[in-house]
Amino acid sequence: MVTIYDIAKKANVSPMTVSRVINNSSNIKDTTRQKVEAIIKELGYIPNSAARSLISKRTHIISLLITDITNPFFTRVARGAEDKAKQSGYQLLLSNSDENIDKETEYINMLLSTGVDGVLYAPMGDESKKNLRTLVKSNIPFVLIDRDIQGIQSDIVLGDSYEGARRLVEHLRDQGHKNIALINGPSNTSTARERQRGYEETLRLSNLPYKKKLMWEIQYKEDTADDVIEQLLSLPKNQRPTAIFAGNNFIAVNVIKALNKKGIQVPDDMAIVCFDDFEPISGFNPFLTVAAQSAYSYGYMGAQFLIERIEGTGPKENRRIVLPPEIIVRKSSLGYTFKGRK
Amino acid sequence: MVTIYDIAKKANVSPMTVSRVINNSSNIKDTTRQKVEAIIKELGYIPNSAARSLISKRTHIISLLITDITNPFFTRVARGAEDKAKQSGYQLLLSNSDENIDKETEYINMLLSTGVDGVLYAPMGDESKKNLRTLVKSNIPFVLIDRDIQGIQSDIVLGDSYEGARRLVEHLRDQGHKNIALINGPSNTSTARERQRGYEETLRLSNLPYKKKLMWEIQYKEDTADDVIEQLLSLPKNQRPTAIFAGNNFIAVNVIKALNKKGIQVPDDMAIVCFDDFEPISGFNPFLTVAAQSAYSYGYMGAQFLIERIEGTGPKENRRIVLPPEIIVRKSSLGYTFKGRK
DNA sequence: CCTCTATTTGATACCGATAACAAAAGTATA
DNA sequence: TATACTTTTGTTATCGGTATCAAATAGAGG
Repeated sequence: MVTIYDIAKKANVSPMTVSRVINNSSNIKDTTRQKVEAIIKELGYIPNSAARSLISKRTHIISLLITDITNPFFTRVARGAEDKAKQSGYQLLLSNSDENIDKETEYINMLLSTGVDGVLYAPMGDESKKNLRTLVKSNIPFVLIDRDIQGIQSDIVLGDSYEGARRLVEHLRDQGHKNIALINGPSNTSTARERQRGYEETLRLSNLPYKKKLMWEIQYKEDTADDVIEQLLSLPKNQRPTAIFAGNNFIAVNVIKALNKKGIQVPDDMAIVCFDDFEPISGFNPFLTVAAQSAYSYGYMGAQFLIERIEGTGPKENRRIVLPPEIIVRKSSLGYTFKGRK
Repeated sequence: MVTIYDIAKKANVSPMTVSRVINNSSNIKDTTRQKVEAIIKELGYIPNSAARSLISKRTHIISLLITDITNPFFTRVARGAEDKAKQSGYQLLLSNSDENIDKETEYINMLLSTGVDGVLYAPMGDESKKNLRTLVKSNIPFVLIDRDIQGIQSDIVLGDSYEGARRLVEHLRDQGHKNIALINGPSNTSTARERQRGYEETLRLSNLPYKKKLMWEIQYKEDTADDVIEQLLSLPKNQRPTAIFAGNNFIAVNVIKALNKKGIQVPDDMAIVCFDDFEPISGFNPFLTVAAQSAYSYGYMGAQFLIERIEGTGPKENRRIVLPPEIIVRKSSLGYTFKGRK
């Protein structure tokens, strides 16, 4: 490994002078600079980040802690974050908590040890608060994305889950649906709570009764909806839902799979809407009606805020960006066959 | 920040003793160990990786250098790599080259500076060779995934592009197609070359003539297929393709979009097959016939090989894993309406 | 109780860079 | 040419750990 000492010896200067050349410091004679730079190039010298970090307390690495990169929503968050990080000279460390608090905690500890400069953090749920406290105690800047945590002060970028839910449910109502079920994510996430609030509010304002039996909660990822569907289908016919609002894209998929197993077709026998789109193929074979969130922006803006915190630029007060979802109406909510109609 | 010196002072021992406790070194008196461990816990000490790396020359970070995390194929590669890395106590740094050699080179330089322990590398194409040489010169272990580079010795995990192509084209042939077009990725990638070889070979063995006018090349990502489709559709009717083999999933999507713009419907007016599936929603609304590759395994096995190289375990000779693709037949290649048939 | 060996602990140097200060060289002015 | 000031370069200490060797302590055997 080539060090500044090797360069220094060959150039007949002190290591300090080499360091100055590398860092474009002031007051270097032009001839010296050129001589040193030539040798740096010749030997292919690359600064050792460990040594630098030891002094500067900075690694130029930020961590992206999400629940699962496999969810197209987070894939795009990651892409946005990486783009911004690169632009600003940072690198991105990837961690998947899998909506699991223990795994999340493990990662937090790894990150602290690695000495990342900051964390872009999509918490798995309210339990994440203890991990956030750890970050606060360690004085590591972080920015929340997608999910809010009560009682934690920070920059945050998220979507308007309430508004999105309202508009999705209104859309179903406008299609003539009366019994609309909610199959939501876990209520220990702010997104699920807000979506439920939007759902309930819309039903209330529309004078549609909402019934506990139509409201269910499963995991946002890798969960089966079989039991829930079983329950919903066993309701007496006049209470049985004709439409389902799924908490996110994965839930929607699992719901559809469960329905298909029962011989129920979407959208003919059941309408479906959900949060989060399925990029990149959502558009070409349009199927799911969704409240699409600009995931890339979450990542990009989140990374930007984070880097501003790290570098001490940007405002003192915390920023809270709430991005509006875009409702995209597709087949899954349009083809339902009402009895007596059509 | 808490250091071993703080611990040492409070425990009335030397820093060296603290270091020994942290590293479970031999020959520590039990009472001493307990005393020190208690204080470590009390002060919430976390070892500083920069200081450790400076001595050990190891960061426990591996880099995943791919072309685009947004492609579901690489999303799953990333997930596999991250899982294995975590298991082995490593963290994963994410970089997207966007199939661009300059960006790739930039990342390589960042990685060298960061001092990653190894690189899991999906090269953008043959130009990547110079970057691989840089890694070799710097003595940084790497494992290739998905794409092979002539003249580079390394472990590699990839798919059988030739075989996959053969079977996809055979499937189209068996459906009665005679004029089958190839819209491939760039021929400076090993995957594109192998897929083309499989395509040509199958046509030859099937006594189907292959014509240069049916063979095209565009980018694997974010490219438009409009021009190519324009050309293909303007062929005289007896030469015009009734089926298209797309080099990968993104190309397939862009092809379908271009066709739709021209009022051509898939699969009725044109059959489509391609490489790489669109997880996670490929299954529930089955559409594209694909040669699916076990992307998760690429990442998982690649990371495993890489870590074995880093740690000096595993065999001396290079490993070459060629994973067979799985052909999944769906609507996109089944509904074509032949004149006079059906 | 003393000697000899084994175990446990400590002192020092170093990894590669940079901050802070000191010294040397260069320039301007009288 | 001597003096004062500026520019450029060098010396030393330090970041937080660990390798290496030396010192201290404990344990065994006579």
